[in-house]
Amino acid sequence: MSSAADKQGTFVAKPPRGRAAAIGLTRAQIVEAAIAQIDARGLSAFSLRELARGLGVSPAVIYWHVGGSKEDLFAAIAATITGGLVAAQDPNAPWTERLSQVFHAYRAAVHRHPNISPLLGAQMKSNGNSSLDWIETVLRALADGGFQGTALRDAFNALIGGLCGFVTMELAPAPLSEDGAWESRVAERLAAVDPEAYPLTHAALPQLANRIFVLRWQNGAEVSYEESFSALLELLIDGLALRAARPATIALSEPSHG
Amino acid sequence: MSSAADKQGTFVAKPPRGRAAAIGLTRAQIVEAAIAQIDARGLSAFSLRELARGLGVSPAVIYWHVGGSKEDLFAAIAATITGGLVAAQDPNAPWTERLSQVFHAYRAAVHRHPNISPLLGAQMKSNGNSSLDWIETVLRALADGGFQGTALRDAFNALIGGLCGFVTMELAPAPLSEDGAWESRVAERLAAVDPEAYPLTHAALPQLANRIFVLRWQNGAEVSYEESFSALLELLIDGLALRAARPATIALSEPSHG
DNA sequence: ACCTGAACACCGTTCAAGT
DNA sequence: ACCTGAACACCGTTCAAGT
Repeated sequence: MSSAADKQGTFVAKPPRGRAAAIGLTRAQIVEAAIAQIDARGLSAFSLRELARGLGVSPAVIYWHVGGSKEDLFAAIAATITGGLVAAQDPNAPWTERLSQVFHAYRAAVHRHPNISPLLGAQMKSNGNSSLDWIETVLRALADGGFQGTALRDAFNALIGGLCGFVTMELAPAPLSEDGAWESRVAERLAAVDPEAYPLTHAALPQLANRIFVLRWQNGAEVSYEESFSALLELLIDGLALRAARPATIALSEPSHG
Repeated sequence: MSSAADKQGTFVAKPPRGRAAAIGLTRAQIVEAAIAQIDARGLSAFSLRELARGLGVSPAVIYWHVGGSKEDLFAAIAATITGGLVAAQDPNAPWTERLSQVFHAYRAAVHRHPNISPLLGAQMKSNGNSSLDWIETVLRALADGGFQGTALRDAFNALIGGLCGFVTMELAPAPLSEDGAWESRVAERLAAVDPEAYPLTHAALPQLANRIFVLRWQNGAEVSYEESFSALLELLIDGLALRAARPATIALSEPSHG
């Protein structure tokens, strides 16, 4: 019961009150713990009760700190992951370069927590919570490229949808399996592709099995899709730069890149 | 015990046996019913027990017909959705045109069942089950464009990841809300964007609010992203055609398009 | 072969009650 | 203000048992 005795000399930021029921749990701590659990055990194994258990706390405290629902926690997690995206950003680089930096940074951030990826790609409540900073950065770059109105809208959507969507597919989780039963079944299915019916698929498999979408049993956390992502990014940025150089299609503007 | 008696003269495909316990349920019927329920009530509200209830049947029969888990049912659903994608395909069109047709067909198929979309974009067990026909079609088109080896891999991944990923983001579900509480909160948040800190975002909002990713409260089932998708598709195909015309970057080949 | 019923070990969420 | 404990209405999955 000497709970108040050992409080002298603390330089900790937020010391628990002392002897009361209060543990001193923070919203940020809860989000952090949730990310750690999802990193460790995957999104499908995650539950609020397990989170509470890990924190040594009643399930109800999650609701008290975070808000009304599991979706709210997910939104907070997503916002944390995509938080500091614009930090390493060079505002003086040409707009094409800035776009490249932003989206490489996005991919790197998601790859630091690959199991979180479905929240960002496939849930509006999560991906809608992204910080405005990096939206502004993308819009600024495209505006500098001369895009406006519906051309700006389509360029923005093509970039976000294409590139964030790529990362979502890249990191799509495999089923949890204990043994590698599912993995080997996929491998077998690919080995058994009929060369008559699917000649090109059959011919491509030796090089491309488990290296291209759909025909794989591991995701982007285990097999690198870096070069494919860079290819996509380059296709998009080059294409946009090309269109920026032809003002007819994107209304009036002075393109800063050609 | 008159199980063999009532079998004469039936022109019905699979008539229920008579009075026995057998209902005559089919795997295909179960998948169909599941799709109908997800269409009607959304993926997050879907459960195997609710499905069984809708079929007037014990939960265990789902397992008997479909396989070991909910994920298996999802895989079957995904395979059904992406089933007949290559039907309306013109094999004599130039490769760029064939690609355009295939991916427009993909998007149209998913839009027929928008609530299923997360299964295709964000789960390997589901999107790995796609029919080989449309993979072959994409590979064939790219091969006709002169791509092979790692260039073929990157072109394939850029297309599938970018375009299927776009559709996944486009159709990312909003939180279920009864009242439009969430929707109006997003709208308010956008209306309150600081013009000093985010000048371009602020300036763009009147035209682009709810029309671009991240800054929206409705998804692609309610607001059209058709033009943005077409823009993305055109950027990709034009870029690939350009690279096909420069054989240096894609190994030896004779490009059929310039 | 196909289906039922009950059981097990979980969930998310709410709410009165404690300090 | 912050936390506990118990309760409610669900889940997915398994399994013996029926016909």
